[in-house]
Amino acid sequence: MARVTIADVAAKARVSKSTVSHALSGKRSISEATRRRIHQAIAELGYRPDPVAQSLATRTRHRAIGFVFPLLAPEVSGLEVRFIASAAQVINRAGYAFTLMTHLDDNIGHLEQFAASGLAEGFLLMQVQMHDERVTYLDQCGIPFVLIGRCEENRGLYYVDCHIELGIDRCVEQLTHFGHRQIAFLHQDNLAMGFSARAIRSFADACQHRSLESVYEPCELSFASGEQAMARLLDRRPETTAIIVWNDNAAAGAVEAALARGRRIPADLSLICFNYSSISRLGSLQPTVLDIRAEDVAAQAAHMLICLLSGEVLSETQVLVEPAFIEGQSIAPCRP
Amino acid sequence: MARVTIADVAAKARVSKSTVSHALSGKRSISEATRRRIHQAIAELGYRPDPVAQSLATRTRHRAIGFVFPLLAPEVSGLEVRFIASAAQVINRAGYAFTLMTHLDDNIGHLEQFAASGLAEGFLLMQVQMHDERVTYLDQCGIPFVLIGRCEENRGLYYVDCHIELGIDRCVEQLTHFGHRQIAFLHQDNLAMGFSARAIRSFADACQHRSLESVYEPCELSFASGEQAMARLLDRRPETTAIIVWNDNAAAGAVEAALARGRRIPADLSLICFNYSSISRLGSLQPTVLDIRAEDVAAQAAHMLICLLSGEVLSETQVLVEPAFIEGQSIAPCRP
DNA sequence: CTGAAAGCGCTTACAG
DNA sequence: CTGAAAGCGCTTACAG
Repeated sequence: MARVTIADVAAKARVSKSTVSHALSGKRSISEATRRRIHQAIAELGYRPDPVAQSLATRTRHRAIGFVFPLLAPEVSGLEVRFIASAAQVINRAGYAFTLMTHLDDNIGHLEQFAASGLAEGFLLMQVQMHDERVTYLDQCGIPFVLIGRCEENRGLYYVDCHIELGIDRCVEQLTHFGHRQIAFLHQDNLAMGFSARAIRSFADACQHRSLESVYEPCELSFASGEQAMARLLDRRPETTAIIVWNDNAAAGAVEAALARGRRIPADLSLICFNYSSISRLGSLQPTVLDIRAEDVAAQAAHMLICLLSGEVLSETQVLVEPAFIEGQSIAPCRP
Repeated sequence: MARVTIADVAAKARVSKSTVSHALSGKRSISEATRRRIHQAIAELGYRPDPVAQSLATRTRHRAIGFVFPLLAPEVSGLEVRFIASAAQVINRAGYAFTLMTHLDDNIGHLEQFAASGLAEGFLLMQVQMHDERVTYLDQCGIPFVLIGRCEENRGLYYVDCHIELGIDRCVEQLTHFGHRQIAFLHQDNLAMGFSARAIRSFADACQHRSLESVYEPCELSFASGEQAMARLLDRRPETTAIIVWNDNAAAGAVEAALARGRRIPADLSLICFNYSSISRLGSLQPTVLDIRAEDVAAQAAHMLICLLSGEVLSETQVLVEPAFIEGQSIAPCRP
């Protein structure tokens, strides 16, 4: 069953194609009788105009932006939605479609296929790696894209990222201000990932700058991992008085493990959490949070790409959004 | 600056359009010299083939599925991602693009515009209302769609939904089995929404069936609302020994309010939570959860739509997925 | 009020 | 190895 075209309708209604077209668009007046015959024919044939042909003829392209989101972790959290929803809104409001590409592997094939189809005019990239294949690929295709994150080398790239260096420093500053000298970082252990790598480096810098030892404990993003990491840390470094934890799930686990070992929070142990999805407390505690401002980051990246696509001049091509330090109840002065 | 076309390239390289086309597709052999001239011209002009024209000429349509997701609540949770990520994966694997339409209002204009553009061959609808404009609209356009949810009247519709009736009954059954007779429901108060309306109705049925009084307390989906709702409930109905709470955020708040009034969980108060995003505990408690199986629901809906689009025969057009009751630590036998 | 024709930017038999 | 031409399914001046 071949596609039914405007020609079929025209033939059946015994009019010309132009008349059918105008009957549909209403761009010129049509006699009542003709209109009826046309609509009858359309109904009988089940005709629906081909949008591809329409857009070719009218030279209007329906614009779409691709959002490339590899699902690296098996479990997604509320944090991801903050990025997605924010970017999607900016993009939809600007009259673009928002096309989400999710996949479990980091295979670049999906992107190549999609980019080649031309369905998206530009891309937003999440989970940016220090050395990211996607960047190389899109660059050589000449397809516009903006990173939500940063690579190792960013010359000529467009990005919006969280200024995690500043954020981590702010956390360490706050903790040392409270007298803590034994601070540990329960971090995601993925040096290939730009965000991870920078966070880890920032913590080292922030500690060194204050002549503190930087203690690390790698940690997955789940409750159970946070629990285990905290247990390991307290075995290894019982002198620890403050921790910075990668995300809310892990933080909840860490709190649990700390309590199980008789450490009260914040009396015995201060805790700052980042990558917070803002949907839960830590038990009865309002946690002290370093908010990475996912909405701002995503919205700005989307906006930058839209400007890029419409040929507007960009005042900035590389933007760092300073994370927000949100006061809570999970840190306190260090007890002597 | 008009679009640079294949004709421009052909002229510049002093060959015909067919040769340029073949140089690009590699579908026939081309002399090295010609190829070089063509690629040079392409590079100089910055030519990129128009995918719209390509797809018209080749009669291949790039297939996309639209995911219509009104953001009714200002804050999104991890639950949403479970639907989105799951549907996106099924859709991407089937070779379709996944187009996410998010908007804050429930204006049907976005959908109309997008549907008319023909960019999506079919739609998946979230946040289904009892009487849903989108259904009426897509129906009369003849555009295939599958509901993730149900309307009031579902004749002729395709849907996959959580069998919330069974789920709520299971919760009440479990609680009465533990001897509870004073059960309250902290629920989202939105009767227009199919899921809400059915959940509320199911609770009434489940209670009536067991000659229990059904107590309701409306509640938004945030921590603060859960806290307030719980406080109101305990004022109004101090005899309550068990609650079912709409989502994890509200549950966390409810726990907080209960503890603040000296009710231990589960010793003094049993709690079952549904719409759980599976990313947090309730403080130190592993909550007892009615899991709505978002991933299964979304994946099945996506699969159904794909079958629909490819003209496959569907064994079922209306599917209810039974929620999973996950044992936890937040319910206990009722104390005399 | 209506039709014949050109054109959107490609691809692909058909010839040579 | 290469070109001229037809065609994909529409829209839209141009005529009448």
